[in-house]
Amino acid sequence: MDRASSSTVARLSSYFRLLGELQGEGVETVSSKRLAERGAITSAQVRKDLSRFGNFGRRGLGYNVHRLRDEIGQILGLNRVWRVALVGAGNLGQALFSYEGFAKQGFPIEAVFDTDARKIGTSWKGLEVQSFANFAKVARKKPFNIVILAVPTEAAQKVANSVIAEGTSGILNFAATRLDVPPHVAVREVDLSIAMESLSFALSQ
Amino acid sequence: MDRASSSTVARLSSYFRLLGELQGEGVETVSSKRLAERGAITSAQVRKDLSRFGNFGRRGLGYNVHRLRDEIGQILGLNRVWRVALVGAGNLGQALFSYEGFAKQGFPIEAVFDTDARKIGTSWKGLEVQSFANFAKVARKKPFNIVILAVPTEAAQKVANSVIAEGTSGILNFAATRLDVPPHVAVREVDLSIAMESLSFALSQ
DNA sequence: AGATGTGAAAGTTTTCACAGCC
DNA sequence: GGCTGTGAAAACTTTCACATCT
Repeated sequence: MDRASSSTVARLSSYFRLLGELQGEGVETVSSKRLAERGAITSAQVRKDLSRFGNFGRRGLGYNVHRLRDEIGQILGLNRVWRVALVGAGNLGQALFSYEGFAKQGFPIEAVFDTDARKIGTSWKGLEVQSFANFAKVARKKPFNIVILAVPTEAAQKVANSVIAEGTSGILNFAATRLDVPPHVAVREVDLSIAMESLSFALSQ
Repeated sequence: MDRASSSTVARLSSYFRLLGELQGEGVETVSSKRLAERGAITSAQVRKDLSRFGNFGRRGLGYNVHRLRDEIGQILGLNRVWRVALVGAGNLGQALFSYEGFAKQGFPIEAVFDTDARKIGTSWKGLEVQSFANFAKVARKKPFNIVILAVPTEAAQKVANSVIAEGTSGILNFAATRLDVPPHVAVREVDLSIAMESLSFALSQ
């Protein structure tokens, strides 16, 4: 199977969420048409996305909600636990930590690191902010698969290099800079500047 | 000119940022090659992106940093002030407010709204959190061009409808749901679930 | 009849490659 | 020689449309 495009993966995420809702409502079967409605895409798109990974549906009937959700969970790697650390305890980091979305989604933040002496040692919901100097020691025991980077732009690349050296291979980057990483490392940028400027652009048209 | 794709606009944002840095370093001229390096794209891509909006370069020489930055600023609509409101004063909203990126970038948050009585009336850096019931009244004096939506998923569509009715035509949506909006309204989703799951997917491969 | 799975077609985005200007 | 601007080619993504199965 050749590599799935990032749009395909983003849509799988949406299907996964919608399937969870349907499951909660007790719906047992769903058609590609129904799955498509919510995301403003075509049913053919849904079927193409899914058929890339297997034949999950039944002709004439549709997809079994429970089974399809499980399959997509498998595909997205949500069946295992990922160790997640947050680096950067500034405003944004604090926000991301107190925002409970990550934990709810199954990615609880297990450790928080910063270099600012005023933050180190403070306790966040029972979790102590540690010196980033400790990162290697902690990670050596059990590497962090994913690091959420909420450090200033200038520091981002250096921090990324360090965490990658300690076994991290996924980075969620909130710094407004493109990280240069080895090929085995996956980076997803959350660039609020780009989002805001693209709104500004749209409003100017 | 036909509509620029969202990837083109995202790249313009990146060029704009890089040009700002170069300007700070006193660099006067830049080639498409140099502009491309940072974003890990090709120089042809840079030239295509720019040439869609005009002939800003000089053959044999490159682009004037100052002029190009101005031009891109114009294109992105950064030459005017946009009125921005934040709706949702929960963890994420608070985080977004204290994160100073928006203000630095020229999109200062002018008002904060929530429906939670415990939050209404509290003061954030001298700005009082208002009842969302006031939104219409405040917006009628001077509409908010852009609303940052940091409300729970269930509330997102309803709030979006209200702010659109009061003249907002740009929404930065942090809720994990696709908003249904009229065609003149631009929405940008910041979906942290998708970002995280796409990392999980990449790590599973 | 109803809905999937999928080749083929259409549409979109990126890259190539080179004429044209400095 | 160096670098832009741009048509043409290549690559990629989405949609169509229909054979196939329940």
